[in-house]
Amino acid sequence: MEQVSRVAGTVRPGGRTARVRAAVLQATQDELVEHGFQGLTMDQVAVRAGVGKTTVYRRWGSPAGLVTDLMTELADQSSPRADTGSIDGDLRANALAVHAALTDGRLGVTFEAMIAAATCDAQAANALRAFCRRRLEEWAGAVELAVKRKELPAGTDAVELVRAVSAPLFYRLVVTRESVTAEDAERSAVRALIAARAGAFAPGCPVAP
Amino acid sequence: MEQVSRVAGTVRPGGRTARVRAAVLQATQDELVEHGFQGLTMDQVAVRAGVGKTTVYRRWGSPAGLVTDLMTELADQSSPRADTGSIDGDLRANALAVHAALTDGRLGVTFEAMIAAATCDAQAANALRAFCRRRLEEWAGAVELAVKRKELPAGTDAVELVRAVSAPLFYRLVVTRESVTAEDAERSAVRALIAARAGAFAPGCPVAP
DNA sequence: AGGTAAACGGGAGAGATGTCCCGTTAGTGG
DNA sequence: CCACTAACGGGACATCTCTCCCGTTTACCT
Repeated sequence: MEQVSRVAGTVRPGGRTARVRAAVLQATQDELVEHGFQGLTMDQVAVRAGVGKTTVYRRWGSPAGLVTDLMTELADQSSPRADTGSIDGDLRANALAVHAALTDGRLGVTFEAMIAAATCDAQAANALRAFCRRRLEEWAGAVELAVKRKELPAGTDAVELVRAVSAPLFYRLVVTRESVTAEDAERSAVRALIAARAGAFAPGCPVAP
Repeated sequence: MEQVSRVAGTVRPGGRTARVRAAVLQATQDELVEHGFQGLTMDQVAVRAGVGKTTVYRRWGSPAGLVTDLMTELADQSSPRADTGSIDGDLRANALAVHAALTDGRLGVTFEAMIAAATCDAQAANALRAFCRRRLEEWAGAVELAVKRKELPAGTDAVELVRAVSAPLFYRLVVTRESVTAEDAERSAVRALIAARAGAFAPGCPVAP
């Protein structure tokens, strides 16, 4: 309740405070690229950002806090969903966007770190869930349009379908740690689409025999 | 090459060494249940196991090492795949088995810890990949039988299909941290099966337009 | 049984990690 | 432009993590 007013950086967010935040987030990402999440130390980030160690502890508290803030920053920059005119194109675009986010350079490293942070910190887990939820719902719009265009059965569960596109990509990245190609991503989109056309995401789909 | 002979516990694996290992793994699992992976400390495990702290460091090296060893222990105990006679039943059984492993009490906590360990330790990541690979290949046998029975199209990629069954479950557990019900698990199996029947896992499936 | 050395256990100590205090800097509102 | 105080920075200090040394226990071989 009173919590927010006690967090440093909320009363005077301009000027120095903003510069410190930018420097720290930049340093965090650099450190992630070089040492990964497990090698991310508050001390090193402070040194790299040219900022007092106390400040980093006070405002972010832990490596997970740093990554979480970095993620919210990147979330604001993420591009809107594509609209190719066909559900096939849209789902492929989604799969490729997820693939790019998970594997491309600095962004990919940050995502991996975010997932690692989520496994050991509740706040990070919430931030990751919220982020995924937002992306999922945005892309679900493409599915709903496709249903209106009669490309997909009426009642198709949009969020579940979009989820089915990215789930195999995350699975490979997190669980089996195989490298994921753009082709893998497209395959995932195509498979989800085939299932959707066959009514797998529509009501009346047999769950219990 | 000479590495193995330098690892403590390999030359005299009987008697005390075995007792120590059992006590440490037991303590590790207890600690995981109570504090999770991030709260797993070598010191506390040593105390709980009634074992010298030096011993835990010497033989396991890190929390990730503890969890990895615990996982290999559990892997040996994991039950073989089901054979219900139909691919529908087999895939459902697989989904339910995965669901049970991920959510049931002590075992579920251990799995979650293993995933956390894999995000920050290469050895743990390898162990997890190897484990998943083995389970995947075992259940792939059910798919191959189904292809022989003409339940599924010829050339269906067995491993990919089994992967598609469990991917959404892992996705929810790791990424979005939603609770996963047995019904969710069955739905996942049914959807993968629908896609497979439609040829989504068989050659000739359109990947590039 | 008895000898040998693998493996264990305790404790000291180096090093990293996180906290606290308090003086200094610089946004912000008047 | 000035006063007020949020936010920062440096450094001392407590704490935890991990390693090392060396004496003790005990599994394994003959």
